[in-house]
Amino acid sequence: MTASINDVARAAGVSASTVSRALRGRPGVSDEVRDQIKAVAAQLGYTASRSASSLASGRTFTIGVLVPYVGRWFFGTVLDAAEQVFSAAGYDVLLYNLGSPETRKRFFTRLPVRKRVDAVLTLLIPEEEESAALRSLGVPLATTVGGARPGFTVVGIDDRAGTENAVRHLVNLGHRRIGMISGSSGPLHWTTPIDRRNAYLDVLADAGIAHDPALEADGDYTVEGGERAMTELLAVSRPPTAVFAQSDEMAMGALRALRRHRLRVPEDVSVIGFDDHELADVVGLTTVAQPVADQGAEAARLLLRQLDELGAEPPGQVRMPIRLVLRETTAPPSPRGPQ
Amino acid sequence: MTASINDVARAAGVSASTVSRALRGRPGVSDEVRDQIKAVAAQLGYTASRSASSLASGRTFTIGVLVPYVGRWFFGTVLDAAEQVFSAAGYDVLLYNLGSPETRKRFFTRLPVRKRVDAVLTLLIPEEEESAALRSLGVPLATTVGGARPGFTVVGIDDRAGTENAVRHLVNLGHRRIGMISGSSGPLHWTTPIDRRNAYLDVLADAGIAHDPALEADGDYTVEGGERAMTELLAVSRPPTAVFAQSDEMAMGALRALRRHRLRVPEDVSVIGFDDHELADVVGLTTVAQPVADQGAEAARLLLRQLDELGAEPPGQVRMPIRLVLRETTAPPSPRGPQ
DNA sequence: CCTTGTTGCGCAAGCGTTTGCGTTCAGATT
DNA sequence: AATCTGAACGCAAACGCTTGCGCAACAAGG
Repeated sequence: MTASINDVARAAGVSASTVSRALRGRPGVSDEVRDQIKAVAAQLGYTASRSASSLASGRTFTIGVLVPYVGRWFFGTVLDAAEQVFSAAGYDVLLYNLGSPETRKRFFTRLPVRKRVDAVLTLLIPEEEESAALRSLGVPLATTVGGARPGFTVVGIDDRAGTENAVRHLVNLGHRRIGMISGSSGPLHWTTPIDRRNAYLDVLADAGIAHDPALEADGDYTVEGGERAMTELLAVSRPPTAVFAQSDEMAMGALRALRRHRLRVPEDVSVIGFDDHELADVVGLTTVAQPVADQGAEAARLLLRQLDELGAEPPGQVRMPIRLVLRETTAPPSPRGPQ
Repeated sequence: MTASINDVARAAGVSASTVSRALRGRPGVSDEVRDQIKAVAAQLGYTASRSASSLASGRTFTIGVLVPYVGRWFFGTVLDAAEQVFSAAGYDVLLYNLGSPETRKRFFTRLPVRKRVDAVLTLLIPEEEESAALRSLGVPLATTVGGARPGFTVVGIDDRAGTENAVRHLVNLGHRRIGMISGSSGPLHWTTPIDRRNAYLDVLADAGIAHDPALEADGDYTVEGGERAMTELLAVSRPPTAVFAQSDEMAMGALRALRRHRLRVPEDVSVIGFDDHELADVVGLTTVAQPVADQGAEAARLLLRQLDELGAEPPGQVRMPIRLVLRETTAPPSPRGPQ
C-alpha cells in the first residue's frame, strides 16, 4: 500500500486538509509547517492520487489528444512537441489513436474523456457531430489542422499561400503540364486538400494554363498512395513534366514510382512536396516547409493559456509561416519531355 | 452538468448500485431492468466518471506508455500499434514523452502514474533505479527494447542475428573495410548498441578481417548524427568501402553525407541499415527488417494478458523474426575504391 | 482592556463510483 | 402450510482527496 494523505497527516501531526494545502502551495499554512509536511511527504514517497483529487476538485490535470495516426511523421511530430509543453506545465496527456473508423466512432459515442480531461487537442478534423460532442465536454478545444470551427482554437498554416509558392515555382521553371497528387479521400471533411487544390487551380489559371483533370490523382497522403498516383499520372497520354504533391510522403512515393519507371528526377520530371518531412532533405526533395513541431507546441500553449485565464479567452486562430525549400527534385522541363 | 449515476438511477427508478451493476455487466440485475437502464443511460448520454470509478474500484483501465521520442518513426510506430491493442480492449493510454533528461528525471521522482495506471509499457530502458521505481507501482510491466530485466516482459528481436546478417552480407559482397555507424551515446544503458557492436566485431573476426577502430563512428540514432558519422568515416586515411548503420535513420544520414561528397552509392560506398524504416524503400536502402508495429502490438497483448489472468503470469520474453531486405545501396566494392 | 482583524489550522461535507451485506419476495422443497 | 433458497435489488460505507466554514490564538487599534 502506498501512503495516503492521512498517513502523511498523521506522521506530520497535522490534519489532512493542511497536508493538501501545504503540498499544493495554497495559502493558509505557515512556512514551518509547510516545510515539515513536505519533508514528511518526501520521506514517505507520497504522491496524491490523481483519481481522488480530480474527483474532489474537478480538475484532472490531463489533456486529451486525438490523433489519426501516431505513426505518421507529421502527427508524431506535432504530438511530441505538444506533449512536451503539456508535461512541462504539469499536465499528463491521454492519447487516443483514432485512425480507423471503428475506433473513431467508438470514441465519439462513448466519449471516454468525459470528466477526465481539462482540455482537448485534436489533430484530426471532427465532423460536425463530432465537434458537437467535443464541445459538450465543456472544456477548451484546439486543433492544428483544418479550418476554423466554432469553439476551437486553431493553429495552422496558410495552405493557399504554400501551395501557390510551390506551383508558381514550377510555372516559373517553365513547366506547363503540371500534375497534382492530392489527398482528397477519407470521410474527414478537411479543408486542407481543398484549399491546396483551389490554390493549384488558381495559379494555373493565372499563368494561362488550361487545367487538365487527367493530371490530378489521389495519393491518400501515404507513400504508397503517392506511388500509385504517380503511376497513374505517367499513364496518361501526355504525362506531366512536373508534379506537385500535397505532402512529402506522397512526393516520396512519386519519386519511387518514377525510379521504377526509369525516369530521372528532375531531368525528366520535377517533383515538389509539402511539409518538409525530416527525410525530405535525405532524398533532396524540394518542398514547402511548415513548422510542424511549432504548431503542436503553440496549440498546446494556447490551450494552457485558456486553462489558466478562466476569463474564457475566445478561441483564436494563428497562422504559422511557410517557406519554399529548394532542393534537387525540381528543374526546368527537358526540351524532349519525359519519355 | 453531465449526468451522474444518480440521475440515471432516478430516471430509471432504481438505485445507483443497480445502475452500476447493470451498465458494467455484473450479475444481480434482471434482463429487463438492465435493458431499461441501458436505454435510460444512453438517452441521458451518461458515461461513468473514470476518476470516481477508479477511486472506488482501484482499477483505472489506463495504461502508461513511456516513450523517449514520439516523433521518431520507430517509437511512433510501436506506440501506434500498442495503442490500438489497448484501446480495442477498452484501455486508455497515458503518454509520457521522456526524451529529455529533465522530464525523465521528473517523471521518475514524482511518478505521476502512481495509482493511475493498471500497467506500464516502456519504450525506453529504465536504469536500475528507474525500474525499481516502476516495480514499486505494483503493476505489470513490459518493454519492447533492450534486454531482460527482472519484472519486465520484453518483446524484441535478436539484435546479434540481425547484425550478423547485415555485416555478413557486406563481407560476402567482398568488402574488407567495413565501417559501422553506431548509437552508443546517451545515458541509457541499452543493450542494443552493444549487442550490435559485438556481432559486428564477431563477423569481422570470423571473416579474418582486422578490426579498425577508426572505422567506427557514433551517429546518435538520428539522421544528422548519421551524416556526421559518415563524414568522419570519410575523413580517415583509408575510408570504408561499406558501412553498416545501426539504424535506418543513421543510414539515411550517411546517404546524405555521401551525396554531399559526390560519392555514388553503391558504386563507391555500400550502405546497409537496420529497421526497415517506412521510407527505406523510397531511398532504396538495403536493411535488416524488424517487425516494429508487431512488437508494440505483441507487448500490449502480453500486458493485457497479465492484467486478465490475475494468476501472476511470470513475465516472459519473446523474440520476433528479422530478415535481410536487399535493395540498392549495397554492391561489391569497386576495384578502384572510393575516391 | 475590549473590539476587530488576521493568520493558521481542523472539521466535515462532499466528489461519483463500487461493493459487501441485508432485505424482500417469488417459487421450490419438505 | 412452514421453511428454505436464490435472485434481484437497495443501503451505506468506503475510495482519497479538496474546500467552505468555523474556531482558536494572537496582533493591532481604539
